[in-house]
Amino acid sequence: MTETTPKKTRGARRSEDSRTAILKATREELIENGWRKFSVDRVAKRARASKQTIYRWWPSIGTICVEAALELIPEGSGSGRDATEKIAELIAPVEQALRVGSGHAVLHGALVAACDEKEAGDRWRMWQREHIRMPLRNILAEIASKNVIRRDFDVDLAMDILIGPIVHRVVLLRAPLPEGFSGRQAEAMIKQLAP
Amino acid sequence: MTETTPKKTRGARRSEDSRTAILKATREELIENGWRKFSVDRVAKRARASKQTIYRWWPSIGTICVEAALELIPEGSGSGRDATEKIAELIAPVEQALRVGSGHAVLHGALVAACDEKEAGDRWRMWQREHIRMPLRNILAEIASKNVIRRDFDVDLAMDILIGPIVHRVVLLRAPLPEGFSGRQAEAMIKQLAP
Amino acid sequence: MTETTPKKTRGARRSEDSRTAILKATREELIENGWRKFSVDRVAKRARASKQTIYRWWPSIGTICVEAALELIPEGSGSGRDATEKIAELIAPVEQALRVGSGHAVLHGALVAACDEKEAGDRWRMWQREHIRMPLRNILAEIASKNVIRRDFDVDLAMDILIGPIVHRVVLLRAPLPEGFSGRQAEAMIKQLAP
Amino acid sequence: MTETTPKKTRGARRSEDSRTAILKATREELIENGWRKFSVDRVAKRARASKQTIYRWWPSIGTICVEAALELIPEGSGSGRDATEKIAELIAPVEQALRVGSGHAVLHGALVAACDEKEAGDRWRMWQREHIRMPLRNILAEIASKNVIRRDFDVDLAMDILIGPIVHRVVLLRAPLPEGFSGRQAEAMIKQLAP
DNA sequence: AGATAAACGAGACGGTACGTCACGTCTTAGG
DNA sequence: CCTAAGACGTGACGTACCGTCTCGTTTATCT
Repeated sequence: MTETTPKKTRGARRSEDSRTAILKATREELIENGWRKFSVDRVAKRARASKQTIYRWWPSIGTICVEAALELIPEGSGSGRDATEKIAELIAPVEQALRVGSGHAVLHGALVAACDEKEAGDRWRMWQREHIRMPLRNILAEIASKNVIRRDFDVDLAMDILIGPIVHRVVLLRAPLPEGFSGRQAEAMIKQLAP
Repeated sequence: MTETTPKKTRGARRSEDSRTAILKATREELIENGWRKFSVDRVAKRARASKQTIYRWWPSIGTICVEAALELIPEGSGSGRDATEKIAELIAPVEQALRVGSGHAVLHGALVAACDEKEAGDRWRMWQREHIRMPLRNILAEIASKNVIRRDFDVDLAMDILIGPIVHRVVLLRAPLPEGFSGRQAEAMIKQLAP
Repeated sequence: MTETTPKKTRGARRSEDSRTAILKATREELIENGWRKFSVDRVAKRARASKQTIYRWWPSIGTICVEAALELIPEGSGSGRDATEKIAELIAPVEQALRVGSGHAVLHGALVAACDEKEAGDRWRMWQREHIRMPLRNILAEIASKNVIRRDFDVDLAMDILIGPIVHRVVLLRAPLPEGFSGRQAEAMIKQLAP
Repeated sequence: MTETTPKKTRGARRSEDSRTAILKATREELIENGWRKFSVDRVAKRARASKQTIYRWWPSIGTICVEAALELIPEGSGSGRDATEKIAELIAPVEQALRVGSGHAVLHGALVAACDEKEAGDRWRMWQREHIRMPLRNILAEIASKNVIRRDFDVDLAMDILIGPIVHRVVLLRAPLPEGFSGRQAEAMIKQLAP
């Protein structure tokens, strides 16, 4: 959920049906029209929801798109045995979501929204910090404690290297990811660490 | 120019003044409003041009943005002595444009446009093919003729690795590139090539 | 009102303020620019209304003009003692509206609109049928029941004779009506009836 | 012709082909689109003429319409034996033009133009003065010299009575003239003259 | 049970922008 | 010098959305 639930004593509660229908309609809208021609009016119509309901619960249009896309990304398995596997697992869920059904179209639209709109970007970066940056920092720290590591290497640079190629392929080129992309990216990352 | 000039014998010629003013106004608009709130009406007003003139000569709005941004990217120097330097030089002009004045804002907007709109993307990819992909292929071929190189390594993957991180930083994170980015990316690329 | 109010239970109601402001702005626009240079944009701006609101409630632009003009025509008094007076009273309200303030300019514009645009014409003819043709038919029937009357004389011909001269003067010549026009027209009509 | 031919000694003369084609295209345009949607661009295209040529030789758009319509009105026969017949003959050519082919549509459009646009109106009134008002005044003078005539009866009022009904039928109602209209109008006129 | 309050669907509203069309002017090449 | 072709600035068209607001209905808690 986007908003912190306000303490209230009376009145109807937020409708879960509406929330679900709106996010579903958002995905359909992204598939059919992309970010450029995205229309709140159409989403409301499609979800049989009032526009008021949309504006009440989400801070911006792009945020809805990001949120709708994030629902497609599964939880990571966390079963990696070495550093390379652990890193690969960080982006594997994204790769997986991209390959299922219309996942590519939805994620494309949502990521463009995140690029275009400040608040949607914030929402995406929040997720990325929690699901990628934080675990990645732990993994890198662990490596650093055992091996020698380049000094000019920080987590943000690592993220650029890890995620950048995906964004380039999916968002800028609108092309599918080649097989075994996340594995290869993880290996590349490890290679970079040597001083 | 976007359109191939049709052979004609009569009638007024395309106004170079208009073209220049429109591209300039486009950059200003991208700086002030970004892609999301980009307005053709405002561009026309600012450029003292007619909307018709804009629609006559450009196939889509995003294309104008890409074209306006490309004017900011200088020609490469082509003075690289080894492979690493040559690769670095491919993205150096982009890095340079990003650092000058409002280059970051303009390129951000234009790249979001390229992500969002098919035709704008085509325009960008055309430039990218000519100025990055083609030279990069030559450099890689040269390396391959001397050294052993990974088999699962093609030009498109190389582009993902080379450009992806920039796109991630600039477009998705809206953050500036760290110092010496292109040099480091080139080194990374070379490292990846070893089997 | 133009549209029959649809039965609805939910949603905001039509704004009477907007409707009034739009009709007022329409009259001002007709006075300043006439039908030829009539601009919906300007009317909307002047009325502080959205163009959508205009297009939502009126089927065409000309219709607004006719409706705005009809508001200037007062109700007939209905105090005529003989046939001639009764007939004169039918067109007297129009004559009256033409003489008050900018009534001439407004009616000129609206009638040109009615001539030019099918739907505006329908709106005008609807009013004319109710306020002139119908009462006129009753008056003629009454005369016919007492006197002998020409056979080749129908209501529509009577309307041509009654209204045509006004239209010619006001709309085609853009000239004011001479004094006592409606009275004289009524007398003329009565004279025509004799076989 | 609208403009007085300028005295010129050198260079090309006005092209009669262009003039004819433009007036023909104007009639077609009036038939298909009426005055409201009349377009100079389309006329130029249809006539394979340059817009410049149109604007050079006609003072306004409406004027072209009036001129194009006037070409459809034949010369009067001038064979009337008594006053009634002579008056009928004044409007007979108009009635005749209205009945031939698309004459009704063309005259409708042109007359609306004359109502709507000052200069087009002037062009029409010039024709009307020469072909109707002037002869009518002579006829009325002749009657007055033989018979007693109403004092409050001037030529302009006579024109209202003579032409008004036609305008009402054709322009405002968009309806065809009933059979024998001009004859009946002439009789009506004569009846009115008695004091 | 009734009052109170929040959320909801529907949809009208003032705005802003869209992409197109037309006007009237200007520029170029050809006759 | 006239003409066809056509680009140009201006401005209006009719449509689509945005984000806000106003309705009446429904749902939940509090008195």
